[in-house]
Amino acid sequence: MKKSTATVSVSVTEQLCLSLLHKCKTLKTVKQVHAITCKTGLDTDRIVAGKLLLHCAVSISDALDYARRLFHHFPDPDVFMYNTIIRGFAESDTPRNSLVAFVEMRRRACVLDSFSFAFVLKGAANYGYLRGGVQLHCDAMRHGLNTHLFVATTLVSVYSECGCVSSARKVFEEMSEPNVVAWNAVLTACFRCGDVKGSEEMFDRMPIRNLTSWNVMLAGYIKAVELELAKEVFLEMPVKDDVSWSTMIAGFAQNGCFDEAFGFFRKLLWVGMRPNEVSLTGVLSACAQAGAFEFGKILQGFLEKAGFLWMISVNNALMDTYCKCGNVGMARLVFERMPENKSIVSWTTMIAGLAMHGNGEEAIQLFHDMEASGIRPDGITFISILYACSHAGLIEQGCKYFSKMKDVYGIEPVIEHYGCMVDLYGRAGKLQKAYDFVCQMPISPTAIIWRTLLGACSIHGNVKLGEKVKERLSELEPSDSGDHVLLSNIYAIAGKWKDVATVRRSMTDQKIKKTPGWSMIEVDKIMYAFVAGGKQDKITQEAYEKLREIISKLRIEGGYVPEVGSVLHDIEEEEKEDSVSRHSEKLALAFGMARLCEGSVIRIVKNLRVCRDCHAVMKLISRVYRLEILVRDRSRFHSFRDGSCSCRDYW
DNA sequence: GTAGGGTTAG
Repeated sequence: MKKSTATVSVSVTEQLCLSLLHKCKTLKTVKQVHAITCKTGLDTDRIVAGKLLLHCAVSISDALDYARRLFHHFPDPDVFMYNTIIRGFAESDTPRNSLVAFVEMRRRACVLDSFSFAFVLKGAANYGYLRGGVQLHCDAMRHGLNTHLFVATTLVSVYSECGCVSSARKVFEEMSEPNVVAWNAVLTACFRCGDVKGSEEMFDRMPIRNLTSWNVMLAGYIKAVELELAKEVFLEMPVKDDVSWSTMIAGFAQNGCFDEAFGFFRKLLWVGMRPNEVSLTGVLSACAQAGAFEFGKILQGFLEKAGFLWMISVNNALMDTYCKCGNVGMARLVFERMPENKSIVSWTTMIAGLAMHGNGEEAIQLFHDMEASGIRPDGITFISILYACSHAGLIEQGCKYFSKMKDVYGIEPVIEHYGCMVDLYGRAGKLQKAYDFVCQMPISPTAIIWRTLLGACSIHGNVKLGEKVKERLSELEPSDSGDHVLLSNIYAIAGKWKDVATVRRSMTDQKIKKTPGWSMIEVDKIMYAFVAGGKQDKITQEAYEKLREIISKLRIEGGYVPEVGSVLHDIEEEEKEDSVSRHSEKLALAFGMARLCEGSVIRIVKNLRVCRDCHAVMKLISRVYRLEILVRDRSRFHSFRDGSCSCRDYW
């Protein structure tokens, strides 16, 4: 009698612990439940210990290390516990550990089941360890588990993640009764390896399709930049869920089709669908790239009202939008008002935002705040902080962080970090130092590295080094139009018109076309795009008319003389003037001045770097017209006020 | 008591 009461009371406690555990969202609360299990002796109960382990290893973030300790503490882990720890490691940033645990499991002669193989295969894929994956495949065969539906499906995706589409398809073709999930896996496998035709064939062959199959097609076409085909599938699919909509919004935004991304978002609301994290970050990303500030503000209002601001990722995307739309102050407000659990992305976004606006000191302060708050910076954080240093001319600080990254945090620099260092020295005019740095890099410099240095040669007018660097670039990417333009600019600034002509000729001979410059401006929440010397529509006419009026006022009141150094052609002076006067950023600016009401800040986004003459014109306009102009170019922000620019003529 | 396929911000 006494014994049975005890059994009942243990099972009640067990139930209680399990239900408590289910509610735990943080490591702290899980630890409290763990303490209860220890006190009640339930810590040796397989079911409770297993669930505790599962919760730490899979459900809660940053609790994997605790899971590892729990696992090692248990004297005789069973197959469930092994599977759980393998799964936890497989999905972590140390997937190699899942293979270690698997080997240990085999050594201890624990029974392997389909779960063990499915999880450890995922670990091998995430570790990028194809050979290990193949070994595990053989091992699964020995256990007769390779044809198990779940294991085989995992094998299909593992092989495709490793780029082996033929192996993936082979595993699939050998499956006796593939279900819709297996079919979807093989569709994804074909797309992942760039085999669009293969996916289409598979899709036609499928005996049944559910919603996910259609979504796979959408995502696949978008990845292959077959946007029209994606649209066709989207129209054709019988049912659309939030993933379908988010795929379209994020996909079109990623491919620079902002208008369409906005359009899909509006339509999503129109059909009564509730946006999710992905569609929201997608539409915000479109705003960020397009520089659509007013639309961004409207979205923030919507996010507040509809209760989306508890999502960290949405806040991060909103911050990025404000930074890229030129309002770093509003980004900072979002950052300060964010929920407690800011992520590494939140900190890095804010640091990068301050950096692109030239607020180097503030970015450095924030980096220290981040360290103090216990968040460990990663490689991308260091790219942002190095970028902050180079754009604010903080050379010593930049060098300090470059060393700190390696010495304190053990992060090995990658090509982007080296690029920042070249920019740091190059922008500051330490061109020889930058060149020596490139020559001493432990990894071979890419075209981007040399291009950074060529840009610096152009800023500082160093013809000799510029020529040397261009030679390196010609070996790596001989037909890049930007490089030719940069070299031509270097010659033009030095007045070497003959050399300019040679560059121009070589461009014509090699059929290299200059990337057309475009600029965008937002007026009444509509984005208007202008192209240099573009078609003569009504909008462009209006911009030209206003521009002529502005230039003549600048000549009289501002003493404006056009700077034609950056004109590629050795043409007559008058023609050169005409050529710079057609630059897209000037047209966008003139249009903004014609349309926007007085006192508004003019925000322009340009795809290339601002030219010297446009930069000078904007400085003058900001003084003569008492206007604030904000330009985002390919490299940074320029904030023009009272005749000067925040970049201190340094870009 | 655990899985496999589709969308995400720096």
